[in-house]
Amino acid sequence: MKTVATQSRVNKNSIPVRKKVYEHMKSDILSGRLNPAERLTEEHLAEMMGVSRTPVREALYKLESEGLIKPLETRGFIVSADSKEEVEELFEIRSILEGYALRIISEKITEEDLQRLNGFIEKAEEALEKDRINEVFKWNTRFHDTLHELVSEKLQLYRMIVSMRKNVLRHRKDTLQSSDGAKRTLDGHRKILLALRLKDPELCERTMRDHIKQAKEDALQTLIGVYKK
Amino acid sequence: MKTVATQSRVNKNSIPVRKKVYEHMKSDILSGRLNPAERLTEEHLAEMMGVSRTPVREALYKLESEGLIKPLETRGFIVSADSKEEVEELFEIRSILEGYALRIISEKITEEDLQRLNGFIEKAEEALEKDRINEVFKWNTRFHDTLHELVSEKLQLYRMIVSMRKNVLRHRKDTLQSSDGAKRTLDGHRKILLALRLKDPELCERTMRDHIKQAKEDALQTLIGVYKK
DNA sequence: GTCTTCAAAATTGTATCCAATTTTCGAATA
DNA sequence: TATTCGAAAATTGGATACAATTTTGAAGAC
Repeated sequence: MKTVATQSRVNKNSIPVRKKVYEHMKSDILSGRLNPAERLTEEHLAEMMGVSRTPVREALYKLESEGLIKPLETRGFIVSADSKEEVEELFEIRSILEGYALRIISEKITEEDLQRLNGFIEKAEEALEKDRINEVFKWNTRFHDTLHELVSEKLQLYRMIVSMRKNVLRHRKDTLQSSDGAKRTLDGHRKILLALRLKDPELCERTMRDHIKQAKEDALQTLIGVYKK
Repeated sequence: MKTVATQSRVNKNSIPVRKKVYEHMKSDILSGRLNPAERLTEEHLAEMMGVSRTPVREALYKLESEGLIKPLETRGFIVSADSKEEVEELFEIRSILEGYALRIISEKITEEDLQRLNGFIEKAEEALEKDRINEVFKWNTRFHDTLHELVSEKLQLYRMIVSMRKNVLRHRKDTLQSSDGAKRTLDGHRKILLALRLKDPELCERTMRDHIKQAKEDALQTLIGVYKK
């Protein structure tokens, strides 16, 4: 177990180990592979992944700063279980930020952008008719991504939105599993597009807030099951 | 709040070096003691502070995640200079978050809270009459702090607001140096109090947004000098 | 049976070491 | 003089060593 270390030092693709560890753990957490009950200690993780504690620590600190794990009262960390309240608040903050973003967008959106957004909605509608829920999810994601790109010049706002969305991702997919939720989501997107067409900042902000609040309700609905057990 | 019920056997006296380094550097940056042009390297910093590179790295990563320093194209970091645009956006995001926060607050504020806020305004007014600008600053800060505490049960929103405000701090003081700006600020606070008294969520949100936008203008005014040179 | 006490085990924090990589800078060359 | 080349210096990433602290768990006291 000693000389093995030398070979792993030679890193040809030059992706830092710390980054790999971070990505690996994040993916485990978001996918649910890592259980919120589990205790995480530096040494254990390091051994698990065959690396030293140094990069593990750095990954842990980063995950903590993003709220994906929490320091334990004793030692070590645990995967933060989203309480119902936390999920609610996450959506609430998203509704504020993205609502404001849509206001900004409405002031500068072009006809071409509107066409593009419309395209995604139509694609999603088609997929919905064919009951391909996964595809609906894909197009809806595109819709939101496009909106986010349209505020990307507000760099800090953009970053906050993207980072919030990553955290919400695990709930989002569940929501759309039901074709009922998918229908509601699509409906929301249509309303958003309309508000954008009218170029009414006030309406845009309100519509987006409502949309995300609806998404919140859907997410909570699916969460009930999770917390019941 | 947090579970303060931690065991008394936990050793609180030993502050980690990494934390000290972090605090030290942050304070240097926010106070302007550390020049935005300067290049920061792990080793140099470590030597400066008489510690090893390990805690320095961890502090650097944290500072980076908070946007106070930026990785250099080459190696090392530099203190991020706030561009005019960045400052503007910082205030803009604050206006969104705090605007929403005031909306929330308006739904649950008590007569006692209103009295307290009113007290701070009066104190600030008195100080202003006596031309004690520093004191005005103090009472105005108290006013905002009190508002922030009133949303502290929305833990994540609260954290975001507090963290944004820390970054803005260095601009804020400059603003209030002019008794003109101080007067405008006080005026804004009075309007906020009024909106709260009326318990009108819509008005509250709008008023707070306007207030922070005003503060932004004042801050930019003082920044012009900085960027001219 | 419950409560102390204390030493071993686990865990973290920091320092140091070594390898890899990038930058710098001066000498050789056209 | 400008350019290129390469070796030394600077810097970072990661591993390991070690000390300090906390947790655990078991033996002994009551």
